[in-house]
Amino acid sequence: MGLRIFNTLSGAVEPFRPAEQGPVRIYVCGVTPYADAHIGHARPAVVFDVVRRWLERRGYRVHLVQNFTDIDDKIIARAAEVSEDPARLAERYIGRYLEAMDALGVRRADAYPRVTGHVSEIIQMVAGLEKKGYAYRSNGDVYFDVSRFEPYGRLSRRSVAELRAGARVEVDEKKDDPADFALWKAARPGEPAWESPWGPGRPGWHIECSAMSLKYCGSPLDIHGGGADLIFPHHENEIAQSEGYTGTSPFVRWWMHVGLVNLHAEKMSKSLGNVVEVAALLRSYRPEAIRLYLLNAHYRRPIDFDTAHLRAAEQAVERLENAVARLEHLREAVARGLAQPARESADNDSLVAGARRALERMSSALDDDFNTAEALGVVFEWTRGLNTALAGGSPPPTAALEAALEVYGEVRDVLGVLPPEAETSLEPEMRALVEAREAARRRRDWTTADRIRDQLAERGIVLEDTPQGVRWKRRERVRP
RNA sequence: GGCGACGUAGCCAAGAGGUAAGGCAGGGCUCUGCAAAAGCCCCAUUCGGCGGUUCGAAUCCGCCCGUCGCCUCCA
Repeated sequence: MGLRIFNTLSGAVEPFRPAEQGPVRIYVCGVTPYADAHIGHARPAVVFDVVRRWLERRGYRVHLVQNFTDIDDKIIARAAEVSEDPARLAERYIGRYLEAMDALGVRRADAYPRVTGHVSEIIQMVAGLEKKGYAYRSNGDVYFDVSRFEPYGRLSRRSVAELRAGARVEVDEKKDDPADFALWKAARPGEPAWESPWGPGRPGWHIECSAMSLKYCGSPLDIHGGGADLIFPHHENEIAQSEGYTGTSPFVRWWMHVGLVNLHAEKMSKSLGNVVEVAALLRSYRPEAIRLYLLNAHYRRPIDFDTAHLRAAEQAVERLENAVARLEHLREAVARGLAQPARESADNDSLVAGARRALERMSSALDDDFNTAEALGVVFEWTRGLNTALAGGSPPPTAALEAALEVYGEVRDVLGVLPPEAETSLEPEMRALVEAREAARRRRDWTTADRIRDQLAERGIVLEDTPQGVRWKRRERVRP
């Protein structure tokens, strides 16, 4: 079976088939850069990073676009607070966001369009909607008339009548109907503004994603994603605007929504003030552990943030790393003639077969709506079997060694829960200490050997004595 | 109030009709000059509760209890 993806619009997992022969076009709603990114922002970034990596591994070309909402009320407010130009403030936080995501091993998107760079496209779209009768003017604002778009509410499964009944919709006398939403907002004094057919103003929140996704991904685009909190109203409104404007449907083939990150069973968000920033987390935890924590649950499920989960993930990553280190150490021992690989045997054939099976099972897990949790389960299960097979300490035949390493290569390349490259180098000074300890051990000078071992430990180098000689690893993270 | 999701071991979590993956923690053991590190083994007769359908249910249906999200800016 091929790749299947859950579609919010249909509420079901559907076989994935891109619209055209070209690259798979993905548009992900990014952030409003007025503060530092928190773990709730990191989750969709990491999830869509895995989505694109898996699509590529499956042989698709991918065109990934993520926007920045670089002009809105909160940016203006924040800029006023710190007396900074709103555009500069936004650009500063965009830089910090990208830095944090880079650190998490999130590959860069192909484009990061900003609202402020696309005002003319937005104006054109609003004008088009007005011409087609989907929009109306009111005191310099322009609103989308929800009643004109019949399928309104399909994505979020609610009706316009329900929305009115909800009583949580703010009554605004500028709107014909409380469910209508702004396409263009008239400028207030002192705010950044652009000239438009409706006078000076700025884009409403939702229109940017319609305009930019249309420009960069065309219509229909294959996958449009974001956090689950964007389903309504943001994505619902995007559909109304985009389909109203182009006159074609669907605007998006697959809607993918990532579950929220809660803190103490409450949604994490800047407005609630209960955020855990990515940058702060990166000071205490390795990026691989943060990714593993995020990928250990299915992407649609809400997860809870807790440092205990990060500590557990940290241990889990280490288990994987140990297996890789063991394999690489054996490979090196063979290369340097310190050990003889075993001859081909039934046991080793089964090692090769086991590696192939692990790869296949990982693949079908990821094909099943990107079930990274199951894929990780497969990896750990395979790891235990591998460790048992390697328990004797003598290297398996080269083919088995390479097959085993290939599994971890996949874990590293697709899930990114292993460091990009094995840390195979040690500073010369440290290497000298390791060698000095080995010399001391050979002359059975345990006092000296133990002293050097302690010295190294203080510098974050932990030693393991194995039948093939000493092995070292770093252990320097602080765990609060 | 409306709409939706979820409730699986001490914690996290996969599984969605065929008899409970995986990780962390905990316990035991092996290796070792001693340690450390690492590895192996053990750890849910049971899936919020009560009914029902079925040869068979954690998986389907109904009711109940609980938690969370959306309905307003939000990833």
